[in-house]
Amino acid sequence: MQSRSSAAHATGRPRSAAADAAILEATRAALVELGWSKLTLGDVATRAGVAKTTLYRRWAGKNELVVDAVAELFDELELPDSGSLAADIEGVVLQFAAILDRPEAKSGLMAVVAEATRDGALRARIRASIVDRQKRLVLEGRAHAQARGELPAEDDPGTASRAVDLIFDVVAGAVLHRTLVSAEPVTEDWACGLAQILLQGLPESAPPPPG
Amino acid sequence: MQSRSSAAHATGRPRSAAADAAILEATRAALVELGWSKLTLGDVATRAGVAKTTLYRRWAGKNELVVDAVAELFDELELPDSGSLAADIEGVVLQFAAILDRPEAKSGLMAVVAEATRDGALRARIRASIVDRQKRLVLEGRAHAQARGELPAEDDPGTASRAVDLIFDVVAGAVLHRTLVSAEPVTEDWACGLAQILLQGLPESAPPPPG
DNA sequence: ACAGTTACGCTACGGGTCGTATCGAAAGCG
DNA sequence: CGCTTTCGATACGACCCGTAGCGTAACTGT
Repeated sequence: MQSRSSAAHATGRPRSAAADAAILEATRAALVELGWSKLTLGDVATRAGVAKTTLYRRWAGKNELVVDAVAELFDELELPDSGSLAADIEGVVLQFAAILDRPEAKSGLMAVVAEATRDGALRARIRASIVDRQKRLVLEGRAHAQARGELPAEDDPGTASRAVDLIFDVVAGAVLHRTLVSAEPVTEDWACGLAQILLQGLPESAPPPPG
Repeated sequence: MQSRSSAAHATGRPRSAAADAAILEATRAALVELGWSKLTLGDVATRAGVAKTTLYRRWAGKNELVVDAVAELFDELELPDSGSLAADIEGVVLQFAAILDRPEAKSGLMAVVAEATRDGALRARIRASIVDRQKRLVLEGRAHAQARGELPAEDDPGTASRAVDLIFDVVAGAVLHRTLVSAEPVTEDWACGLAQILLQGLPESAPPPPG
């Protein structure tokens, strides 16, 4: 999870892996109860049953700790190879929205993103731990759709890469904005409407059946 | 800007309007230099040339203050009635991105959104001061496009309202995600690609000319 | 078994910010 | 000139920060 990859130091007392897990779990619990602003590292340490010094030995501060605590939440995302691009998009959108609905994800993620605007190292950490990690969903969905013939194959790798980035920004950004800024729920209807825009564009989007 | 609308108290010493402006300006300056987390109300008061108590008399805390300070930034947005829906979208996207590029908007906006996940009153304040205020752009652009025949007219007001909300989430969310999460610049090419998706959908989006 | 090395828990500390209270002076109104 | 409200200044206890010091625990190589 951090710099210690496999066996950097073969000597001395090893770091407790259980402590890592307990700290991250305690961080999420504190995010739920207190939110970002009232979360203190001393409190997290108490909840996790570790000393405050132990916590500071592993993470540089609140920002880095919360990034790692939140990143774990997004690893459960997976593409539901459902047979059509529209259904794939809808499925991922609903999964993503379900995670963002959890208070520890909401308050934690946005707060570290806000801090990352003034901290390049934190920005890199977020990208590596969360963003780029989940871009695989777009890649897989795109590949499936191309195999089905729903999307044209792309040969130029540069263009393809920019397209994937754009799609990721649109999909993730829409869900994020809906959940956090507009503060309204992501329903199946909404996800369906989003998929419709992505597949057909605005003009052809005839209104969905009332419901 | 706050509860005092026109003439609530005709008696006593009136509140200095200049102090309000100075405080909001000082808040933005502090956001640029220090960012959200290191911004302190005492510092803002000093910069504005007012006492800390004056500041607390008008705003409940950091959150409310920054919302008001940031909201003013977004009022300069306007729809560039450029003759086509694609160009209108591109224009608004580029304007929005230009504002989000300013550090006081970046760090301030995301931070208050993060805090708003645990504070309903703050959420309402953000909606009223920022979000709903700018939704006018979607309404205007949609009306223009319908007058041009680029978009079908919508009769059911409920469906139309949901469509406007969805479009707003997609456009604003995409720019927000691109700027703050992906942390990459919104270029003209990118805005063009976004408009293309919105108008034509993913499948027909042939790659734009290289450059 | 023993020395060497690293992690751990605990406690304590100076420094900073918070939000509030208090007070006298200033600014408007009748 | 009285009344009301705001303003500036200062002081205050409470809290959290991040670090330092120390003795103990865990693991490794010879």
